[in-house]
Amino acid sequence: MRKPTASELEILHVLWSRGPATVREVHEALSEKKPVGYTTVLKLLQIMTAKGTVRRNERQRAHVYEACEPAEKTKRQFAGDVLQRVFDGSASQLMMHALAGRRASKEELKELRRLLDEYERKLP
Amino acid sequence: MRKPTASELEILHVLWSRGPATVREVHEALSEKKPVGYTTVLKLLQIMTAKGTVRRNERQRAHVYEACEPAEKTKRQFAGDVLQRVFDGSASQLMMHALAGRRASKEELKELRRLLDEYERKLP
DNA sequence: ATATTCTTACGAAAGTTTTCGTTGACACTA
DNA sequence: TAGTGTCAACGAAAACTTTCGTAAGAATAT
Repeated sequence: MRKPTASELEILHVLWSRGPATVREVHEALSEKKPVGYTTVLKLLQIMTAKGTVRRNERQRAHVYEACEPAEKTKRQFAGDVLQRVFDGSASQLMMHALAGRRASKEELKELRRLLDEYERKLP
Repeated sequence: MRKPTASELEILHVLWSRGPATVREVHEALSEKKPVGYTTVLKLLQIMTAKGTVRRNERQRAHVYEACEPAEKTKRQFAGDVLQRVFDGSASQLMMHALAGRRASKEELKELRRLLDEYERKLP
């Protein structure tokens, strides 16, 4: 499965958070962030359908689109890709850079530690 | 500063790790990974020069190219960008997905914890 | 000097992404 | 039924990326 482009990712975000949606719904959601033409969104969804990124149900007049892959999987691939391409596979580098120049709350740090504990528990 | 493309990033990797280099040197380094034409690398470096991603010293016949921004800064931008665009700013989500489907060594986990400690120590 | 090699510059082709305008089908309504 | 609004399909333009071939000049070797 090909890595989604920036625009495709924006659309996937909408589909992941709102579930299956028509072009109109996706367009309205995206429009809140920035101006974009209706047919632009339509075309993108058609392209994504051709690529197999989304599937659509044509039962209704207004087709209903849905992401093929769950958010989890695509995000994991994205993270893995960046990890490899930018940080030579070093998770600590990735995290260091992600935290730098940004304020993480105490809660988030706690959550990060919890994740590490959990991850380690599943090791050998 | 615009986000470098995939190919540009490969070139930056070489420049970051080996320091200022000629087209030939960059080309040789990249060739070890995958076949690529000399003029392809040259053209890419010329484009990157135009974009301001790299600068070049023309004192020698073989121009010497150098990354304008330090690796740290570009990587931080990358991490921040992905963090925002894909993970809605949640560092724990990013890390969770980066670690999933991948084996992190005990050492790496230790390092990650150390980074968290250090980060927290610098907080209020 | 002549031939060979190294290097940059130029341009262009092929592919991808992003963006819309236009058309025609369908449906609702006055 | 005529008019209005909604929708998918199509094509295409513009921008960007990726990749090289070719030309021309400079340096080097014979």
